[in-house]
Amino acid sequence: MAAKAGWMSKIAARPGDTAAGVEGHDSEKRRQILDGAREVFRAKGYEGASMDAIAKAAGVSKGTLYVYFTNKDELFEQLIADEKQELAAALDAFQPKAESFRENLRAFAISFNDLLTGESHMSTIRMVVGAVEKFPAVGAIFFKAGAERGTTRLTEVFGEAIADGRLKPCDPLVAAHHFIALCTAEVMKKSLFGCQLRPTPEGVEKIVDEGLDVFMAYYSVKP
Amino acid sequence: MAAKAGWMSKIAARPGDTAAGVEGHDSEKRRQILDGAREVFRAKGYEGASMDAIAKAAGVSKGTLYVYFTNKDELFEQLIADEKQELAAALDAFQPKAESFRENLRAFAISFNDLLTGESHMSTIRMVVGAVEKFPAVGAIFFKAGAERGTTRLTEVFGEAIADGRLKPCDPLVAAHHFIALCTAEVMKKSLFGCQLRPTPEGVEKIVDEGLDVFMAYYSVKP
Amino acid sequence: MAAKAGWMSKIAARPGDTAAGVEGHDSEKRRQILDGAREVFRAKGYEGASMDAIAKAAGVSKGTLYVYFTNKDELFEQLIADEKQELAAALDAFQPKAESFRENLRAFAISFNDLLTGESHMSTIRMVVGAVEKFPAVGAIFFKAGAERGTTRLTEVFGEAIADGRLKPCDPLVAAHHFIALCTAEVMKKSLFGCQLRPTPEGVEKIVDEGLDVFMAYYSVKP
Amino acid sequence: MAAKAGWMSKIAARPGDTAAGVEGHDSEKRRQILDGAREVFRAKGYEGASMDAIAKAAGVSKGTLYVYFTNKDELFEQLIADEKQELAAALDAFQPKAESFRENLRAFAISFNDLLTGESHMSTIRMVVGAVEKFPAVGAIFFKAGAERGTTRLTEVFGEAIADGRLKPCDPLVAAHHFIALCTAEVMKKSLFGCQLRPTPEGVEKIVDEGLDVFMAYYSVKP
DNA sequence: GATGAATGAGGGTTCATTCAT
DNA sequence: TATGAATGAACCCTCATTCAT
Repeated sequence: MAAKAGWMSKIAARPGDTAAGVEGHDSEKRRQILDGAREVFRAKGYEGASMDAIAKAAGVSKGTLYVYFTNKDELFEQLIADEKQELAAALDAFQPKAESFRENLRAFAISFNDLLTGESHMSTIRMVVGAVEKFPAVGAIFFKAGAERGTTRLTEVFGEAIADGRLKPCDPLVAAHHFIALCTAEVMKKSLFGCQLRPTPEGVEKIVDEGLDVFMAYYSVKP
Repeated sequence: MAAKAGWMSKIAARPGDTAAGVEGHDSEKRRQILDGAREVFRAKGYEGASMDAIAKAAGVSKGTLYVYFTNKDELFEQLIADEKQELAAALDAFQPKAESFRENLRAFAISFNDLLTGESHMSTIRMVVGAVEKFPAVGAIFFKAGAERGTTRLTEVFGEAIADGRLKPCDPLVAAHHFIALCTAEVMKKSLFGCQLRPTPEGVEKIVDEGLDVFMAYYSVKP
Repeated sequence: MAAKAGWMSKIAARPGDTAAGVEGHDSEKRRQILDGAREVFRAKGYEGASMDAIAKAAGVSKGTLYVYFTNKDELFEQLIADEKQELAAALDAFQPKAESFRENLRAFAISFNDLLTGESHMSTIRMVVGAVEKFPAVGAIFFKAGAERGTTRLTEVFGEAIADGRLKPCDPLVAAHHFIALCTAEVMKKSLFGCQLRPTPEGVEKIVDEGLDVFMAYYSVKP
Repeated sequence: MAAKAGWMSKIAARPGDTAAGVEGHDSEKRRQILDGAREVFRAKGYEGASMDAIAKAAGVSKGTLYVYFTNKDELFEQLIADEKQELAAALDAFQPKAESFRENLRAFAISFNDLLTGESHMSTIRMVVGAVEKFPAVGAIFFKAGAERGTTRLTEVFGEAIADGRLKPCDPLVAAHHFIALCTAEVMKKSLFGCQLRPTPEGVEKIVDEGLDVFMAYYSVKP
């Protein structure tokens, strides 16, 4: 149906977001370094990470770091840009298949939770948040790639759903915020503070279902 | 009325949580050092802060730092404990005065938003989040003092409200999560990533009102 | 005689040039560091000297260097200021005792040559000259303390000699330049380029005598 | 006349001093590198210059540097040899045309001053002097090519002048030293320490004329 | 208790040099 | 021949921590 096609078209990968780095050579070594940097920055944060440790983790000499990146700041920023790409790609990769609207939302919410609370993503988030004071731009970049991108896509979906009559008339952006808040906030918060290693699949499903109940009670079209 | 008294009794400050730390002297100098440390740790994070900078900010000599705290780690942990106390106290200080249940919730949500998104609290949060990987305990400590404490208090309030028949029968903890998510998640997220200096009072009110609409649609007792 | 007294009064140490450093503490350690720095900077030049080597030569830890001096540049500049003081003091310390005017000039010239071509002074000069491009001020500072100061003093002496009728009427500054050039230029040049370890006393005397012949032929009063 | 021919024959360029270095290929690239090296070594001194900067200034890759020169030391030494050639050539290029002996000396002195105090020559001198401690040979090499060569040529000229009866009997080498000292020492000294960008032509002429007066008073043949 | 001088390990960065291409 | 990627030692400087006063 048109509705489903619309949903999927929003979900499909966006062109123009090439995986390759912005400014040129995306060589093997460069990737190797970024991988090492990711590992160390995630574990230690920006300030805690030493170029020595990064070189070691990347399996290259310290000098080589400076062949590919001007300095620590730039390495960090490039890593963020890289992470941003991957996050956006992961978001876009989601393809809902279920029949009902609620089922699709449910699948999306579960997927979203999985993505967000993966330990790898959480430590990236912590790394970014811990660096916001020194790199204000980095916070915004990451926010746009993650939370905002997810919200934007949901907004489009909700806009169509409203047009289709599957959702009651409302501001689709507000609806998107509410949906995400209800289904992910709790898990995110705990993970952010490292209070739980990872929620169980059942735990996530329960949270999502409860959130959807509240969401639907307000936003679905009443008979 | 009984209902209002019940609400207020939950809200009132808890005795036994003295401002002074459990484990030690709380002299003038000690406070002075913690104040300096707070300032620097907030601005630079754990790793970025130097004992030198802290000594300067505190107006004491570097040696004095080590008279009151064993080392940097301990100073940081004591500061977190201190911040925790203040956060809890601030939370407890809130006293709702409005007549209707919804008005009280609204006032609480607005207050909560103000508290959370104050730049001083936000930079503390960022500092804590950035240090979670190195100080796992610190994240949990802070989470319990902040988000969880707020949730717990709301849960009690909602429990009574359910008993009173002002809220429909449900798990009051889940309701508390939903309430907080709907009313604070969006603002928190943006602030966390440094994407907005501070939401305007009107912006906060709008968000709270919209959240309350959704919350009430599901949780309030239908006629 | 008045003439001799005049000469000596010019030669006497100038007040106002306190030996102590400009900005305060001239502690034992500070001196120790400057001594180490002098040794290394002289031997290796500004760029060639490493703070590590200086610390070692001074017998202190690297960190201590930075307690007393902000950075390498400042340490270098302070050393230059220090050297300048010593050079000026050495210049001022000269006390001529001979009877005749020519004998006094001769003694001064020999003394001046000794001072200038001492290996310690020569390597300071080379160090300064080698750093002029990076520290333009340093060259001027040193020039004023050394060559110019010597010239100025001679100029005063010559001024009096002209008034006394022991020198023919002329520009005393030009005479001073000529005197210094005739008596020191050759030795200086060779030493500057490291072409001779040190001229022999006899060699110096010969050069001075020959220079004085030329000088006197033009500047002395003809009968 | 014979006298003039004699002077000029001394002045004329010496054959056998080919511009090309004795020991090796003088390809385009090699020259390119030396040019880049000259620029950087002059500006930064031996220690301050980096092979990276030299490669950039020369417009070749860093690796190429090591194809033509074994290492930094050798590159520096070759550059000195090169500079030496150019300095000697410049000295030899001078061709006096004036009639009188004094006029010729005057022209030579002015020319010599111009050559010596050109900023390009001065920074070479500073570079050499700054490197004497590390490269003792370099100082001597340069001294021989510059000051000594000039002195030697003058000595020959003065020897003939003595034979011709235009100069009084004396040691022509001493006379040459005195001449050069009187006419160039002051300007050189100031330039060496970077105390003046460049003397004005009038200033130089004044100094030369004053120096010549003194020189002639002693060395010219009295009537 | 309070200080500030002193330390040496480790921070980010640059360097001369090598080597596969 | 000419390159530029790669290296690890050494650079200047900062750090958390100690200790005599």
